[in-house]
Amino acid sequence: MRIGELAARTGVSVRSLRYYEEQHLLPAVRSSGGHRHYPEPAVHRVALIQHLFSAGLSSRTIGELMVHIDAGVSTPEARSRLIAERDRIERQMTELAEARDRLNEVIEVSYDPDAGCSFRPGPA
Amino acid sequence: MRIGELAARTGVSVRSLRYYEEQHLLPAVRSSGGHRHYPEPAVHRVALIQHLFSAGLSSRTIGELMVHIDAGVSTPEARSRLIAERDRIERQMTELAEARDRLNEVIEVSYDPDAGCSFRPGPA
DNA sequence: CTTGAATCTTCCATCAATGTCAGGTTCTAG
DNA sequence: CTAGAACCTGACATTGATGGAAGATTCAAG
Repeated sequence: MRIGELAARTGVSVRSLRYYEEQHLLPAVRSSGGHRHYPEPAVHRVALIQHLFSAGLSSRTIGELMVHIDAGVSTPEARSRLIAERDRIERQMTELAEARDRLNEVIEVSYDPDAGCSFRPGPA
Repeated sequence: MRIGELAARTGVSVRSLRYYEEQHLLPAVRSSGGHRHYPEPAVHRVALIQHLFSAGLSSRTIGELMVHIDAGVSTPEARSRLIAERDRIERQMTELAEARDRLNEVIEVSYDPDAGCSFRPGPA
């Protein structure tokens, strides 16, 4: 399929798809005239890329993972790279949970104005 | 305390602390000569700011939350703002979990090369 | 063929947090 | 008082994903 259709089907802008190619995340075959053509599985691949992007991975990191994935992830090095990245994501989740808890503290205190503490300068 | 000490105690760069002030996240009182001075609770406040930053909140958003927090978060609007932000964080956590699961799929497949599928072009 | 839609490439712009450098001022220990 | 450390402001650079415009070319449908 062509880039416009892929964009429509994935919800990713044409601009971004070209960027993904530039970053070696998403190869495309070219027509004689130079237009990009994608195989059906590209839809799935873009979805994966998007997931990794929204998990905060950089295009560089995603590119490295993709190399491993495309190669079949057979080597122990590749596997440990993937595992490392997964662990990084889990650490990030912990971080988020922390932030959420902090916000919850603030929210709960807001129901009980007498409970002081906190970071605010305050008159005391 | 002065900015250098606050930086040392929080692990945040002096540059960033100045930026936080500029963004109205972290007020400072000024000495007659113009040097910033921070009260003890600033340490805690910086920690909170850092948590929110690493949760992906923008300085703009953090600033808005801080206003509510400093005001005592009494109004329903303030509370719903905080709750909305907490929910956004939880959605982000879901996103991360999704990405982690995707990676885990890839990792598991890597132990069992015959299990095909996936996004890679492949000779088939 | 012709024509209009889709694509191509190449730039330049943006946003946000932070780094860094320069040149000047303040603070503090001796 | 004085030297040197710490601080001040202001400016510019950076990184990364994306947006957007311009001008040329290709594709597909009639």
